[in-house]
Amino acid sequence: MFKLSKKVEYAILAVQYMAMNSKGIVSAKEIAEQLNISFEFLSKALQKLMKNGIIESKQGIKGGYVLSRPATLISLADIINAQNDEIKVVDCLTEDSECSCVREEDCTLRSPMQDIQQRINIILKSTSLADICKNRVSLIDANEILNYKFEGKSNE
Amino acid sequence: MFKLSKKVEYAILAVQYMAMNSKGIVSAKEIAEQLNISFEFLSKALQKLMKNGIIESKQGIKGGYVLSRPATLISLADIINAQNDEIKVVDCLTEDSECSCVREEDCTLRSPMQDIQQRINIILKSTSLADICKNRVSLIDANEILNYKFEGKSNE
DNA sequence: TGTAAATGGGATTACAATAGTCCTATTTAG
DNA sequence: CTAAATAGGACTATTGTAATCCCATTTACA
Repeated sequence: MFKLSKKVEYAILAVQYMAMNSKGIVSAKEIAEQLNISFEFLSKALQKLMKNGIIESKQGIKGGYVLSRPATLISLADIINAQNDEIKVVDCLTEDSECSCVREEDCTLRSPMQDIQQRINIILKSTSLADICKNRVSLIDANEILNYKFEGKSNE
Repeated sequence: MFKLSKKVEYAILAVQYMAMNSKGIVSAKEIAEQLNISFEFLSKALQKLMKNGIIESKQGIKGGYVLSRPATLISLADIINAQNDEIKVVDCLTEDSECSCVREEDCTLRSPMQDIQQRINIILKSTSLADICKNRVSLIDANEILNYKFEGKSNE
């Protein structure tokens, strides 16, 4: 649960590869071989990144891909959204805001889940490719908060 | 992507129902009927909540379930974890910390994704059942941060 | 100017995970 | 005793993801 799709995973690995081995244009074949992943499947992911302006492509022999902007200006959300793998914590949180579940207007789930989803999106939008190319990403000391025992005291 | 499983979704709805209609013990049948979901499938979710100490059960006729502690002391993470639907953003982030991917020790993905996952867990651990029984949950003004354009130019 | 190496992309297949069902055992109030 | 409830294993159906196949287009360069 809450797992990134392989398409997204490969897309992230690919742009990381491009960002970390900046010898200009890189072919899908090279990336696939270096990362040990299916060339054909990776190609799909790269094509979507291209269509969404994250990377630029050059066709023909000696062709390949390059990042279209610096790694500091590419967010994790950009990479994920490019693959059209919409993030929705529950079914009714679609882009068109249409909720057609059996519980309809007295649904107690939609609103709080929308909030959770928004907070996840903040994390993804505020993490850049440059960040994930470093070994560590934390902006806050996560452990301190994690170790706080929820059951220990009241939250409200 | 990033979707809660139906088992978790039903578990949340069920404990919400218990928290919001606190007339003591409630049967699985009543919850299933009121929420319009499969009784048999819901039962599995309730049994796991019980095994994990979130709710208590009473067998036999006039039996049913009650929350085992106040809604302020039950976190969203508690409910999710009870279903054994492990949250892992990428495959190699399993509980036993064993990474067996083809990229092995020079994996550039594991560490940053572990960080993302930890931050998602913070959200889930810090949101209580009491919180999600209210219509709105936000602790921070999410919109303000969301509207910040990462690239400095249009991303949407 | 032919060809090899690259991207572009539709269609299909294979597989795994999720969702849901079925069935039976056990418990217990009346 | 029995009806109504939980407990839980085993199975099936459905869906979504991952991967493959195949062919068209582009382009550097011998």
